[in-house]
Amino acid sequence: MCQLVEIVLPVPLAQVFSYRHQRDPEADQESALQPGDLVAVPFGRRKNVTGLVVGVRDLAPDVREVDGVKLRDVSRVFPAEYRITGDRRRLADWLASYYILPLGEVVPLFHPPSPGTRARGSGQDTAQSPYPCVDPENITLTDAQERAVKSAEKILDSRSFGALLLHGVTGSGKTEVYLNIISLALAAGRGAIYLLPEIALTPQTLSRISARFGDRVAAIHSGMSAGRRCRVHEQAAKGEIQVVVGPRSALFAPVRDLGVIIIDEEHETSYKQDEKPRYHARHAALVRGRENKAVVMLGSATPDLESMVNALDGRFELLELPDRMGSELPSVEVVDMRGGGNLEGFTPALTEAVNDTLEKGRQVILYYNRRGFARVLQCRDCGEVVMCPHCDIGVTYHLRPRRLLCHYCGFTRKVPDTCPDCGAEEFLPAGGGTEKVELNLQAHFPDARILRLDHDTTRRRGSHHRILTAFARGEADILVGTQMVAKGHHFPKVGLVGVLAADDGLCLPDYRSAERSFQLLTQVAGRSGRTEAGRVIFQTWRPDDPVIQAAAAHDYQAFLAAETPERKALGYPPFNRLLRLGVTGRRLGHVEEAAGQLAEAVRASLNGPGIEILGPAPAVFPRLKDRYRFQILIKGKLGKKEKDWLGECLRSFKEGFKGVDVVHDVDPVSMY
DNA sequence: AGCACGCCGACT
DNA sequence: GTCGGCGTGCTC
Repeated sequence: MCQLVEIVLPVPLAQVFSYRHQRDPEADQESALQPGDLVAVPFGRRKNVTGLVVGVRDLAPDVREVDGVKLRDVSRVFPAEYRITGDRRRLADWLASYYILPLGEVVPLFHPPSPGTRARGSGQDTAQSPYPCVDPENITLTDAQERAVKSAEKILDSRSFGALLLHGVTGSGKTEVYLNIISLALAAGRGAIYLLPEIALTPQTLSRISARFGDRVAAIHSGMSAGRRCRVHEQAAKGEIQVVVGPRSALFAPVRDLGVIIIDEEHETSYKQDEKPRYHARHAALVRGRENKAVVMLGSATPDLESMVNALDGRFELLELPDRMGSELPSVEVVDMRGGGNLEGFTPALTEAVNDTLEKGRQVILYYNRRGFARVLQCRDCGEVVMCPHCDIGVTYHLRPRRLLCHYCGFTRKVPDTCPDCGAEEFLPAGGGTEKVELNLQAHFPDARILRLDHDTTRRRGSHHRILTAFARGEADILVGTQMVAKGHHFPKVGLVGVLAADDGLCLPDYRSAERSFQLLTQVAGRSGRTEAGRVIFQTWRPDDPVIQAAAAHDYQAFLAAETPERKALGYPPFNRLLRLGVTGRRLGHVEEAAGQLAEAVRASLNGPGIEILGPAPAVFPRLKDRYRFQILIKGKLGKKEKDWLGECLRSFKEGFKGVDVVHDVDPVSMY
């Protein structure tokens, strides 16, 4: 009545650990462990670490040691609803192999009370709807929507895997398509997962979904306690609910007979987790969809270039929703900032447009992608900027509170009286920020009620939602903010969107900067004119830039035509794969030496055709939080053999170099 | 990774 | 004097 149990644990060790499990003599078969079971075990000095059973065999009751290692006892067995088997187990194996991680390190994705989940908040999981229950029979789909639903239906009917890319302009009714496809899955007795970026998981969105599916749906979101997450997990595993809605982590819910996976705003980079395990939920969704012979629908107004290329190459079926429902796309004016006449970053054209819009009783959104009052504080005498002592980056000048703040490590200091470099007493606040935009606006439009939406005004929990709701209710005339203003919420009264510096993100040292700019400009422009004609103004120093032109014309094809050849020529995704190795540490010499040796080892072994090793080179931010940073870039598609080798190389490297950390990122979405 | 042990610097 | 930073070692 005793088992030897092989377990993988969430540690960066490619090992299986053996434990002993005493079967309960009372409850005969039930208490026997099997592969797929989740258990809690003592591990080192830790008491309860969650592990996955990968193997079992019978054991004589008196055996307490194997190969000279003492066996410890399994301390707890999770209920059957937590087993990781079937499609989820195969997904776990794929994640581990594709992202070069030990299996144990991806296991926490599959169980809801993962460490780091703090209990807080008290919302409900099936948000009760303030809206009347919508009878789906009463909604007439447009022809384009109908076609999209039919395509999904065909795949569902044939019980095969199929990926669809729904390219629909902002306000074209993509959500209605998703809801109809989920209905079809439910009618066929199958389940569904509906992924949204965390930021889009608002009570409005959730109530719209629950109005449609009632008690067959449950949502997972960051405000939920571990207990309620577990409940959703258990309900899904038991088949009590069939639809799970949530951010990227919802992909791992144990939905039975999964028939549909929806990924809304599929271009959002938040689908890539930026800490270990660094997986991409879109990619993983395609894998899980294939496992289940399910429909995977990716939807966006600005599809990721990778998804669009997949569609154009025939791997995804492309579906277009070219028209807005109930209104036209807003007209965009590109305003040239060159040649002067600007007042504190406002062109006369924008000032006039703000005035007009306010006079008509409509609202304005202004987007400027930098918070604070001034990007840096520059000495008027010697020109040096005040730096963060930990980061090799200029500190940003904030007015409220009046301090200098490093946006990368959080270091703050008071504003100096004299220049730390030359002792001069006068500073020039250089480069703007949302704080400054807000002040300037208030000076120009003293009667306007202004709200600011950025990292500084949304520190407190719930304030993000509060500001957006207040604006949506018409409690303010102008909303000023960073990228946050581009997403979420339907603002019916907005008549003007102004982008203060449209070329701002265009020249970042990142191969995706053009794509990000296009997406952001298109999305923010889409906030205007949702119910009646709206205007958009892009202020820019580079009015002829093809990305700005394409966004202004709502022309995805033009963006594609401009960006595709660039990516091809430079060998960047989606025409190639990337793998980033980041080497960091506090002693410059050591880090440099380590990065050099790692690059040498990688070059020596990964030298196949189509593989190119770049670097090591100092990272875009060469020092953050007192750590020096170098990176190595591997261009090219690595097979299983190469990835296994790299995993082993990294492990032995970490042993050889103390005081230096190496991280690896497969398919990085940001290169900083 | 996480946790404990153990070694050196700036505080009441 | 010791609090606490982080470098090192170990985990069935």
